[in-house]
Amino acid sequence: MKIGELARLAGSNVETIRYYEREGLLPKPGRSEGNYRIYGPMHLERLTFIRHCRGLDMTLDEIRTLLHFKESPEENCGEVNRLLDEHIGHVVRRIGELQALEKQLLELRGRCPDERQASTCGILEGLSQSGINEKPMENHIPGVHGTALNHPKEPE
Amino acid sequence: MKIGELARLAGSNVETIRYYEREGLLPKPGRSEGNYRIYGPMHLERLTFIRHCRGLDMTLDEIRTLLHFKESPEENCGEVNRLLDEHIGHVVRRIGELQALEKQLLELRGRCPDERQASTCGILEGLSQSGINEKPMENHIPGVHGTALNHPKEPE
DNA sequence: AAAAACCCTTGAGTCGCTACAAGGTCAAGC
DNA sequence: GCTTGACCTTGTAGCGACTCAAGGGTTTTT
Repeated sequence: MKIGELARLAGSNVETIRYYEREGLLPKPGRSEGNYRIYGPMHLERLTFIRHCRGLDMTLDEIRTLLHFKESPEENCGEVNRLLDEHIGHVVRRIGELQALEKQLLELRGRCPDERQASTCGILEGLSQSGINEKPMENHIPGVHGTALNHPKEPE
Repeated sequence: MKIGELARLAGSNVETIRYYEREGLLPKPGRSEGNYRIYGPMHLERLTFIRHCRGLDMTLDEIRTLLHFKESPEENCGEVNRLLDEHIGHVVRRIGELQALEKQLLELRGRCPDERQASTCGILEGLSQSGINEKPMENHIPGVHGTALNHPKEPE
Protein backbone atom coordinates (compact mmCIF):
# COMPACT_ATOMS: atom_id res chain seq x y z
CA MET A 1 0.00 0.00 0.00
CA LYS A 2 1.05 3.62 -0.54
CA ILE A 3 1.54 6.24 2.10
CA GLY A 4 -1.91 7.76 1.77
CA GLU A 5 -3.66 4.49 2.43
CA LEU A 6 -1.42 3.72 5.38
CA ALA A 7 -2.22 7.13 6.82
CA ARG A 8 -5.95 6.50 6.41
CA LEU A 9 -5.76 3.08 8.02
CA ALA A 10 -3.70 4.27 10.97
CA GLY A 11 -5.64 7.48 11.46
CA SER A 12 -2.45 9.37 11.00
CA ASN A 13 -1.35 11.70 8.32
CA VAL A 14 1.13 11.56 5.55
CA GLU A 15 3.64 14.10 6.81
CA THR A 16 3.70 12.46 10.20
CA ILE A 17 4.57 9.13 8.66
CA ARG A 18 7.45 10.61 6.73
CA TYR A 19 8.52 12.37 9.92
CA TYR A 20 8.56 9.08 11.83
CA GLU A 21 10.66 7.57 9.09
CA ARG A 22 13.17 10.42 9.37
CA GLU A 23 13.20 9.91 13.13
CA GLY A 24 13.91 6.23 12.74
CA LEU A 25 10.65 5.08 14.33
CA LEU A 26 9.38 3.51 11.18
CA PRO A 27 11.72 1.44 9.03
CA LYS A 28 12.29 2.74 5.54
CA PRO A 29 9.85 1.00 3.26
CA GLY A 30 10.57 -0.26 -0.20
CA ARG A 31 9.94 1.95 -3.18
CA SER A 32 7.90 1.48 -6.29
CA GLU A 33 9.19 2.20 -9.76
CA GLY A 34 7.95 5.74 -9.50
CA ASN A 35 9.78 6.15 -6.18
CA TYR A 36 6.66 5.87 -4.05
CA ARG A 37 6.92 4.36 -0.59
CA ILE A 38 5.32 0.93 -0.47
CA TYR A 39 4.17 -0.37 2.89
CA GLY A 40 3.13 -3.77 4.18
CA PRO A 41 1.00 -4.91 7.11
CA MET A 42 3.92 -4.77 9.55
CA HIS A 43 4.35 -1.10 8.85
CA LEU A 44 0.72 -0.60 9.67
CA GLU A 45 1.05 -2.50 12.88
CA ARG A 46 4.09 -0.55 13.89
CA LEU A 47 2.53 2.80 13.06
CA THR A 48 -0.58 1.84 14.98
CA PHE A 49 1.59 0.97 17.95
CA ILE A 50 3.28 4.35 17.76
CA ARG A 51 0.00 6.20 17.50
CA HIS A 52 -1.37 4.31 20.49
CA CYS A 53 1.64 5.32 22.50
CA ARG A 54 1.29 8.91 21.40
CA GLY A 55 -2.36 8.69 22.36
CA LEU A 56 -1.06 7.88 25.82
CA ASP A 57 1.11 10.99 25.68
CA MET A 58 4.40 9.20 25.54
CA THR A 59 7.37 10.95 23.97
CA LEU A 60 8.96 9.62 20.83
CA ASP A 61 11.96 8.68 22.94
CA GLU A 62 9.83 6.54 25.23
CA ILE A 63 8.25 4.97 22.21
CA ARG A 64 11.65 4.20 20.74
CA THR A 65 12.44 2.26 23.91
CA LEU A 66 9.22 0.31 23.73
CA LEU A 67 9.79 -0.52 20.09
CA HIS A 68 13.18 -1.87 20.96
CA PHE A 69 11.55 -4.38 23.30
CA LYS A 70 9.01 -5.33 20.73
CA GLU A 71 11.90 -6.21 18.49
CA SER A 72 13.77 -8.14 21.15
CA PRO A 73 11.20 -10.62 22.43
CA GLU A 74 13.73 -12.56 24.46
CA GLU A 75 14.67 -9.63 26.67
CA ASN A 76 13.25 -9.04 30.08
CA CYS A 77 10.42 -6.54 30.07
CA GLY A 78 11.18 -5.00 33.44
CA GLU A 79 12.21 -1.77 31.83
CA VAL A 80 8.94 -1.57 30.00
CA ASN A 81 7.15 -1.81 33.32
CA ARG A 82 9.37 0.85 34.83
CA LEU A 83 8.88 3.17 31.89
CA LEU A 84 5.16 2.86 32.24
CA ASP A 85 5.24 3.40 36.01
CA GLU A 86 7.26 6.52 35.55
CA HIS A 87 4.94 7.77 32.87
CA ILE A 88 1.95 7.18 35.12
CA GLY A 89 3.74 9.17 37.80
CA HIS A 90 4.10 12.07 35.39
CA VAL A 91 0.45 12.00 34.54
CA VAL A 92 -0.62 11.89 38.17
CA ARG A 93 1.65 14.78 39.04
CA ARG A 94 0.39 16.79 36.11
CA ILE A 95 -3.20 16.23 37.17
CA GLY A 96 -2.35 17.60 40.59
CA GLU A 97 -0.72 20.65 39.10
CA LEU A 98 -3.65 21.36 36.85
CA GLN A 99 -6.06 21.00 39.74
CA ALA A 100 -4.07 23.56 41.71
CA LEU A 101 -4.13 25.76 38.63
CA GLU A 102 -7.88 25.40 38.32
CA LYS A 103 -8.31 26.49 41.92
CA GLN A 104 -6.24 29.59 41.35
CA LEU A 105 -8.11 30.44 38.18
CA LEU A 106 -11.49 30.03 39.87
CA GLU A 107 -10.40 32.26 42.70
CA LEU A 108 -9.27 34.86 40.19
CA ARG A 109 -12.49 34.56 38.25
CA GLY A 110 -14.49 35.16 41.42
CA ARG A 111 -12.97 38.58 41.71
CA CYS A 112 -14.95 39.93 38.81
CA PRO A 113 -18.42 38.43 38.79
CA ASP A 114 -19.95 40.99 36.42
CA GLU A 115 -18.90 43.13 33.50
CA ARG A 116 -17.55 46.46 34.41
CA GLN A 117 -14.93 48.97 33.43
CA ALA A 118 -11.58 47.35 32.93
CA SER A 119 -10.06 49.75 35.42
CA THR A 120 -12.03 48.18 38.25
CA CYS A 121 -11.88 44.59 37.03
CA GLY A 122 -10.78 42.39 39.86
CA ILE A 123 -9.20 39.91 37.52
CA LEU A 124 -6.78 42.36 35.98
CA GLU A 125 -6.10 43.65 39.44
CA GLY A 126 -5.45 40.17 40.74
CA LEU A 127 -3.03 39.43 37.95
CA SER A 128 -1.01 42.51 38.79
CA GLN A 129 -0.56 41.43 42.38
CA SER A 130 1.90 38.95 43.71
CA GLY A 131 1.12 35.67 45.32
CA ILE A 132 0.83 33.49 42.30
CA ASN A 133 3.04 30.57 42.88
CA GLU A 134 5.21 29.52 40.07
CA LYS A 135 5.99 25.91 40.39
CA PRO A 136 8.97 24.21 38.94
CA MET A 137 8.03 21.36 36.69
CA GLU A 138 10.51 18.62 36.18
CA ASN A 139 8.36 16.09 34.44
CA HIS A 140 7.44 16.03 30.82
CA ILE A 141 3.73 16.66 30.90
CA PRO A 142 2.91 19.95 29.25
CA GLY A 143 0.82 22.68 30.67
CA VAL A 144 -2.52 23.88 29.54
CA HIS A 145 -2.13 24.74 25.92
CA GLY A 146 -1.60 22.58 23.07
CA THR A 147 0.22 19.55 22.19
CA ALA A 148 -2.39 16.91 21.88
CA LEU A 149 -2.45 14.19 19.40
CA ASN A 150 -2.57 15.76 16.05
CA HIS A 151 -5.21 14.24 13.95
CA PRO A 152 -5.42 14.35 10.25
CA LYS A 153 -7.60 17.26 9.43
CA GLU A 154 -11.13 16.61 8.42
CA PRO A 155 -12.07 17.30 4.86
CA GLU A 156 -14.15 20.46 4.82
CA MET B 1 17.27 49.90 36.24
CA LYS B 2 19.04 47.66 33.75
CA ILE B 3 17.77 44.41 32.33
CA GLY B 4 19.64 42.18 34.76
CA GLU B 5 18.06 43.83 37.76
CA LEU B 6 14.61 43.74 36.20
CA ALA B 7 15.06 40.04 35.57
CA ARG B 8 16.04 39.45 39.18
CA LEU B 9 13.12 41.45 40.54
CA ALA B 10 10.58 39.74 38.31
CA GLY B 11 12.05 36.28 38.75
CA SER B 12 12.45 36.07 35.04
CA ASN B 13 15.54 35.96 32.94
CA VAL B 14 17.25 38.32 30.63
CA GLU B 15 16.69 36.54 27.36
CA THR B 16 13.01 36.12 28.12
CA ILE B 17 12.62 39.84 28.68
CA ARG B 18 14.22 40.65 25.36
CA TYR B 19 12.01 38.02 23.78
CA TYR B 20 8.88 39.67 25.20
CA GLU B 21 10.07 42.97 23.82
CA ARG B 22 10.46 41.45 20.36
CA GLU B 23 7.01 39.96 20.71
CA GLY B 24 5.52 43.31 21.60
CA LEU B 25 4.45 42.32 25.09
CA LEU B 26 6.80 44.72 26.79
CA PRO B 27 7.15 48.26 25.46
CA LYS B 28 10.60 49.19 24.26
CA PRO B 29 12.41 50.85 27.11
CA GLY B 30 14.68 53.86 26.84
CA ARG B 31 18.37 53.37 26.33
CA SER B 32 21.36 54.56 28.28
CA GLU B 33 24.41 56.19 26.73
CA GLY B 34 26.00 52.80 26.33
CA ASN B 35 22.82 51.54 24.60
CA TYR B 36 21.62 49.56 27.64
CA ARG B 37 17.92 49.11 28.13
CA ILE B 38 16.72 51.24 31.04
CA TYR B 39 13.52 50.17 32.77
CA GLY B 40 11.19 51.88 35.20
CA PRO B 41 8.69 50.52 37.74
CA MET B 42 5.94 50.21 35.16
CA HIS B 43 8.04 47.79 33.18
CA LEU B 44 8.47 45.72 36.29
CA GLU B 45 4.75 45.73 36.93
CA ARG B 46 4.01 44.76 33.38
CA LEU B 47 6.55 41.97 33.35
CA THR B 48 5.24 40.68 36.65
CA PHE B 49 1.75 40.66 35.17
CA ILE B 50 2.98 38.65 32.22
CA ARG B 51 4.81 36.14 34.41
CA HIS B 52 1.71 35.70 36.54
CA CYS B 53 -0.32 34.97 33.46
CA ARG B 54 2.28 32.51 32.22
CA GLY B 55 2.22 30.93 35.67
CA LEU B 56 -1.47 30.33 34.97
CA ASP B 57 -0.54 28.67 31.69
CA MET B 58 -1.96 31.35 29.46
CA THR B 59 -0.52 31.74 25.99
CA LEU B 60 1.26 34.90 24.97
CA ASP B 61 -1.70 35.67 22.72
CA GLU B 62 -4.11 35.53 25.63
CA ILE B 63 -1.77 37.71 27.62
CA ARG B 64 -1.67 40.22 24.79
CA THR B 65 -5.43 40.50 25.01
CA LEU B 66 -5.36 41.01 28.75
CA LEU B 67 -2.67 43.67 28.44
CA HIS B 68 -4.83 45.49 25.96
CA PHE B 69 -7.52 45.78 28.60
CA LYS B 70 -5.10 46.94 31.19
CA GLU B 71 -4.21 49.74 28.87
CA SER B 72 -7.80 50.65 28.09
CA PRO B 73 -9.32 51.09 31.54
CA GLU B 74 -12.53 52.57 30.17
CA GLU B 75 -13.43 49.48 28.18
CA ASN B 76 -15.80 46.83 29.38
CA CYS B 77 -14.04 43.87 30.89
CA GLY B 78 -16.53 41.28 29.71
CA GLU B 79 -14.01 39.85 27.33
CA VAL B 80 -11.53 39.42 30.13
CA ASN B 81 -14.09 37.36 31.99
CA ARG B 82 -14.84 35.31 28.92
CA LEU B 83 -11.18 34.69 28.24
CA LEU B 84 -10.69 33.45 31.76
CA ASP B 85 -13.79 31.27 31.63
CA GLU B 86 -12.57 29.71 28.43
CA HIS B 87 -9.15 29.16 29.89
CA ILE B 88 -10.66 27.49 32.94
CA GLY B 89 -12.66 25.32 30.57
CA HIS B 90 -9.48 24.21 28.89
CA VAL B 91 -7.89 23.32 32.18
CA VAL B 92 -10.91 21.38 33.37
CA ARG B 93 -11.13 19.49 30.11
CA ARG B 94 -7.45 18.71 30.20
CA ILE B 95 -7.76 17.34 33.72
CA GLY B 96 -10.51 15.06 32.54
CA GLU B 97 -8.42 13.87 29.64
CA LEU B 98 -5.46 13.16 31.85
CA GLN B 99 -7.63 11.24 34.28
CA ALA B 100 -8.90 9.10 31.46
CA LEU B 101 -5.33 8.66 30.37
CA GLU B 102 -4.30 7.59 33.86
CA LYS B 103 -7.02 5.01 33.89
CA GLN B 104 -5.88 3.60 30.57
CA LEU B 105 -2.29 3.51 31.70
CA LEU B 106 -3.16 1.74 34.93
CA GLU B 107 -5.16 -0.81 33.02
CA LEU B 108 -2.26 -1.34 30.69
CA ARG B 109 0.16 -1.61 33.57
CA GLY B 110 -2.01 -4.28 35.16
CA ARG B 111 -1.42 -6.52 32.19
CA CYS B 112 2.17 -7.15 33.14
CA PRO B 113 2.48 -7.42 36.91
CA ASP B 114 5.89 -9.07 36.88
CA GLU B 115 9.03 -9.12 34.81
CA ARG B 116 9.06 -11.61 32.02
CA GLN B 117 10.17 -12.07 28.47
CA ALA B 118 9.22 -9.15 26.30
CA SER B 119 7.45 -11.50 23.93
CA THR B 120 4.82 -12.28 26.55
CA CYS B 121 4.66 -8.81 28.11
CA GLY B 122 1.04 -7.81 28.34
CA ILE B 123 1.92 -4.17 28.04
CA LEU B 124 3.56 -4.44 24.67
CA GLU B 125 0.74 -6.65 23.58
CA GLY B 126 -1.82 -4.15 24.77
CA LEU B 127 -0.16 -1.35 22.87
CA SER B 128 -0.32 -3.31 19.67
CA GLN B 129 -4.04 -3.80 19.92
CA SER B 130 -6.74 -1.36 19.03
CA GLY B 131 -9.14 0.19 21.38
CA ILE B 132 -7.13 3.09 22.55
CA ASN B 133 -9.24 6.10 22.03
CA GLU B 134 -7.56 9.02 20.47
CA LYS B 135 -9.39 12.12 21.41
CA PRO B 136 -9.36 15.24 19.43
CA MET B 137 -8.10 18.12 21.44
CA GLU B 138 -9.16 21.57 20.45
CA ASN B 139 -7.93 23.40 23.45
CA HIS B 140 -4.47 24.62 24.11
CA ILE B 141 -3.53 22.72 27.21
CA PRO B 142 -0.62 20.43 26.55
CA GLY B 143 -0.51 16.80 27.42
CA VAL B 144 1.83 15.09 29.71
CA HIS B 145 5.28 16.18 28.70
CA GLY B 146 6.87 19.42 29.03
CA THR B 147 6.15 22.99 28.72
CA ALA B 148 6.11 24.37 32.19
CA LEU B 149 7.19 27.76 33.22
CA ASN B 150 10.76 28.12 32.43
CA HIS B 151 12.65 29.48 35.33
CA PRO B 152 15.96 31.16 35.28
CA LYS B 153 18.49 28.52 35.91
CA GLU B 154 19.90 28.18 39.37
CA PRO B 155 23.52 29.01 39.90
CA GLU B 156 25.40 25.77 40.37
C1' DA C 1 -5.02 13.34 -23.84
C1' DA C 2 -5.90 16.11 -20.25
C1' DA C 3 -7.08 16.91 -15.57
C1' DA C 4 -7.19 15.57 -10.96
C1' DA C 5 -5.30 13.26 -7.31
C1' DC C 6 -1.66 11.48 -5.38
C1' DC C 7 3.23 11.24 -4.33
C1' DC C 8 8.17 13.03 -3.97
C1' DT C 9 11.96 16.15 -1.68
C1' DT C 10 13.45 20.17 0.61
C1' DG C 11 13.07 23.65 3.68
C1' DA C 12 10.77 26.53 6.78
C1' DG C 13 7.28 27.52 10.34
C1' DT C 14 4.84 26.57 14.89
C1' DC C 15 5.28 27.91 20.55
C1' DG C 16 7.74 29.88 24.33
C1' DC C 17 11.36 30.21 25.35
C1' DT C 18 16.81 28.78 26.26
C1' DA C 19 21.42 29.02 25.11
C1' DC C 20 25.25 30.11 22.78
C1' DA C 21 28.63 33.01 20.03
C1' DA C 22 31.06 37.19 19.02
C1' DG C 23 31.54 41.36 20.30
C1' DG C 24 30.79 46.22 22.89
C1' DT C 25 30.61 48.77 27.51
C1' DC C 26 31.60 49.73 32.16
C1' DA C 27 33.18 49.81 37.15
C1' DA C 28 36.70 48.31 40.14
C1' DG C 29 41.25 46.74 41.39
C1' DC C 30 46.37 46.50 40.72
C1' DG D 1 46.74 52.55 32.31
C1' DC D 2 45.41 48.07 31.93
C1' DT D 3 43.23 43.98 33.01
C1' DT D 4 39.47 41.47 34.90
C1' DG D 5 34.95 40.28 34.93
C1' DA D 6 30.20 41.57 35.05
C1' DC D 7 26.99 43.19 32.22
C1' DC D 8 25.18 44.42 27.87
C1' DT D 9 24.30 44.10 22.51
C1' DT D 10 22.71 41.50 18.17
C1' DG D 11 22.04 37.31 15.90
C1' DT D 12 21.39 32.56 15.45
C1' DA D 13 20.21 27.77 16.51
C1' DG D 14 17.84 24.48 19.21
C1' DC D 15 13.85 21.95 21.74
C1' DG D 16 9.26 18.34 20.42
C1' DA D 17 6.28 16.70 17.37
C1' DC D 18 4.80 17.75 13.97
C1' DT D 19 2.65 20.95 9.85
C1' DC D 20 2.73 23.30 5.68
C1' DA D 21 4.29 25.29 1.34
C1' DA D 22 6.87 25.21 -3.00
C1' DG D 23 7.87 22.96 -7.01
C1' DG D 24 8.16 19.22 -9.03
C1' DG D 25 7.07 13.81 -10.73
C1' DT D 26 3.61 9.79 -11.17
C1' DT D 27 -0.67 7.58 -11.34
C1' DT D 28 -5.48 7.40 -11.87
C1' DT D 29 -9.68 9.08 -13.57
C1' DT D 30 -12.39 11.36 -16.85
